[in-house]
Amino acid sequence: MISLAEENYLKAIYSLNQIQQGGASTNAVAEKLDTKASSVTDMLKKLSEKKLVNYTKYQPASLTNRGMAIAIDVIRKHRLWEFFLVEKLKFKWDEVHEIAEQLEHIRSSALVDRLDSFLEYPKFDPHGDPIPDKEGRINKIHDTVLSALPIGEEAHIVGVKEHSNSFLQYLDAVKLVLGTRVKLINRFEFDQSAIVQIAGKENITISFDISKNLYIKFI
Amino acid sequence: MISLAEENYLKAIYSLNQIQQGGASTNAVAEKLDTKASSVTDMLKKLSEKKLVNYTKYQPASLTNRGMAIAIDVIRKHRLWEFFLVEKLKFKWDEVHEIAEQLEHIRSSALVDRLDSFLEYPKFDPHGDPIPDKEGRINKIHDTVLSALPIGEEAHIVGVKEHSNSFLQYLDAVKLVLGTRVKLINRFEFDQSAIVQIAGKENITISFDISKNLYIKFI
DNA sequence: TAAAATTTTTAGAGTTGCCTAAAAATGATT
DNA sequence: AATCATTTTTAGGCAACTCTAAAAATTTTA
Repeated sequence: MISLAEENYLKAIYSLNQIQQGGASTNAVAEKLDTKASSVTDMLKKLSEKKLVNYTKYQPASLTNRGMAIAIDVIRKHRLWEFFLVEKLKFKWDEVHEIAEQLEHIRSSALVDRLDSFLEYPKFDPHGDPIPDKEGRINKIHDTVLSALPIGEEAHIVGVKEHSNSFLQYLDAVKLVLGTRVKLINRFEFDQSAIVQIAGKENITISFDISKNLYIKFI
Repeated sequence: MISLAEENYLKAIYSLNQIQQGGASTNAVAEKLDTKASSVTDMLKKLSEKKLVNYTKYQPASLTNRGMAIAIDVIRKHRLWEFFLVEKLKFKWDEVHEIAEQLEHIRSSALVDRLDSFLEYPKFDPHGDPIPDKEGRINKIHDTVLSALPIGEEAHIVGVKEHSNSFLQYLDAVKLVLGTRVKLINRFEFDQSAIVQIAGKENITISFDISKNLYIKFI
């Protein structure tokens, strides 16, 4: 039996190993879960005994196959619930994370299966993150960002790399939401800020920080 | 902040005070929550300090207004989720209790409001139990049971008093589901078993134990 | 109404998951 | 390579919730 706390640790270790930068060090996990390093050490020992993580003292942790399967299952539930909240209950994309953090821990495989079917097997959540299927297969995450779009080229916004509410709210305000078509008008060498045309209409200037956190797909 | 365990105690005390028989004694609560009497005593003290239950040693507990409001809120969530599971996800009425026991603890009033709206403000859950509204107003529970239906009279099944899976599965098997029209053909004095006509069609014999656990509404 | 049976409470302890403070190991710097 | 800074672990403890065993109160029964 996996506790709620354990599930959160597995999820944190998973996501820290997805992004580059050093993997799931004790401190990184502590920061991600807003807890103390000593608590993380305790839990890593426990998860290691349970054969859910690979852990040797003073080394970053990684997931075993069993741990990976559980983490992916939790992520599947999180993203399906997010999709439900936005598509069916009409929440905005910056309102769903916290609620999905709770819903992802509901234990019932029948529930997840039926939810998946009710939602007609969505492939991506409201932030563009891929939803793992029943067998844990997961589409590769998008890897091209808007900051890599050459001048004059067009693309669609397909995901966000940063999930903070303030970022999502900014995107809403400037209409840079998922599915939007963008064209790169110009980019300034000085600070890598860029002028983009949104949906064939108005031009806006966005900072490098914005454009490097938006996943795109070339048209 | 109310913990999950506290919510379960409040719900148990609420339901024990709804039915007759002695109210929420320490042992009754312990049995309901499948725990030990000593644990209940501890928790009653704690809830009493938090002014959520009225408790004096060696006496059955009851809910304060605040405790009542919380209990009703949890029940509202439970029944809304049950409705969702049956109506939208196509679960059967004997499959939803355990899942709703988990979902009822999700904390987000926005979620409950939007779920309620998505479901179009249902008044009764899949077992015929009334769903409290946002303000905690709750329809009176049905009070007439099939065992009180006079011979020759007709009624609709509107709820179940007993919620065990085996009972619900029995009802499915003999088609005594919610909304079914029944006519009382005969009742035997010996054991109070009865012959009922189901939906104007076949007659079946049901025991007293069945008929006293089915709520009806006269036609 | 006194003894017996039952219910309830108290006392002490275990588990999980977290904390602080201090010690130990690692890594960076000169 | 020795010192300094950072990271990680250890040690000891706390809060929530549970348990068992024993004591105390209440209720039942004779």
